[in-house]
Amino acid sequence: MTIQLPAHFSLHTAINSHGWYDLAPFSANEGLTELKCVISLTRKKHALIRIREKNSVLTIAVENNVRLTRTEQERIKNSVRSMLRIDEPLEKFYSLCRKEPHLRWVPKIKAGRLLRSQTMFEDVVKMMFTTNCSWALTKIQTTNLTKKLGVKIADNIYSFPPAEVIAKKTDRWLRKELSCGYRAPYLLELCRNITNKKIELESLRQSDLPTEELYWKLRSIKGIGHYAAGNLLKLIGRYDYLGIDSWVRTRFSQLHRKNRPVTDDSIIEKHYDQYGIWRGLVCVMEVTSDWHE
DNA sequence: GCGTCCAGGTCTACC
DNA sequence: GGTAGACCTGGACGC
Repeated sequence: MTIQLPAHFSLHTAINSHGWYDLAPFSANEGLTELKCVISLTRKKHALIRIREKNSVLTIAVENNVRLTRTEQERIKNSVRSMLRIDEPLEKFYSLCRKEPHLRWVPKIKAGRLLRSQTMFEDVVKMMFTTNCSWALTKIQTTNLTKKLGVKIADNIYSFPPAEVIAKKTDRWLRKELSCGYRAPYLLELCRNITNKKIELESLRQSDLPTEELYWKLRSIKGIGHYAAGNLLKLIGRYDYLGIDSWVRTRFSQLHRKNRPVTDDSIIEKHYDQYGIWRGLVCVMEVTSDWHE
């Protein structure tokens, strides 16, 4: 399958946008020029795909033994468009960046498209797994979740399990098998609420609700606090919140305070206020700028 | 190899 | 509304 790319898109920059490419079922090659992932079509049917870019065309190769109908091929292409944020309108953001000397590199390398998972549910679970722990532990929890509850697709590659599968497990099992500790009851509550249709996450990506309402919807999920909700909003395409964590504080102090530590997040928030609805994305660009050098 | 300490966000109880 | 303490794990460190 192929996707004709718009001029403003770079696969490498999208993969390198944040750490998601490193979390199962995503994986990338060393140079971050190719992305592998599992697209779930039904509970039993999954496609392991490898995405490459050449001459403004995205090529999607299916690497497992699965027969796809034309409709399923279209679904895969639509999922890829959504995950890589190919259709995200960033023209106004790029205009803003061109006016700021220290941000001119952003449109030049076509940055600003933050990689997201096939589903909002997967993004919420992974974001929950980033809270209050090291990146190493985030990886362990995600790997364990796919390996122990997903479907095996190839050697060491598993699908991301749906909420209904996780909902059948116990708090104790999740703690032990996923190493997710006190996050287990939060994960379980989320999955059971989705299964019982008390929560519906997937429509949030297309929602017209004001950002603040979306923020509070995300905050109503146990385990999703101010940091996690702010970063999930970025994966919906809303950049009004910063999603400040210890790493953002460290990078901000390096970039703007000559390494003097930031003790009050309102200092960071005040700094990015000048960028209006794009402040969250400007913040991501600044703190990840050294990744793109 | 073992024990101790620390870092990392969120929730809850309390003021 | 603000704040202290608990939650759990992996990694660093000292012995």
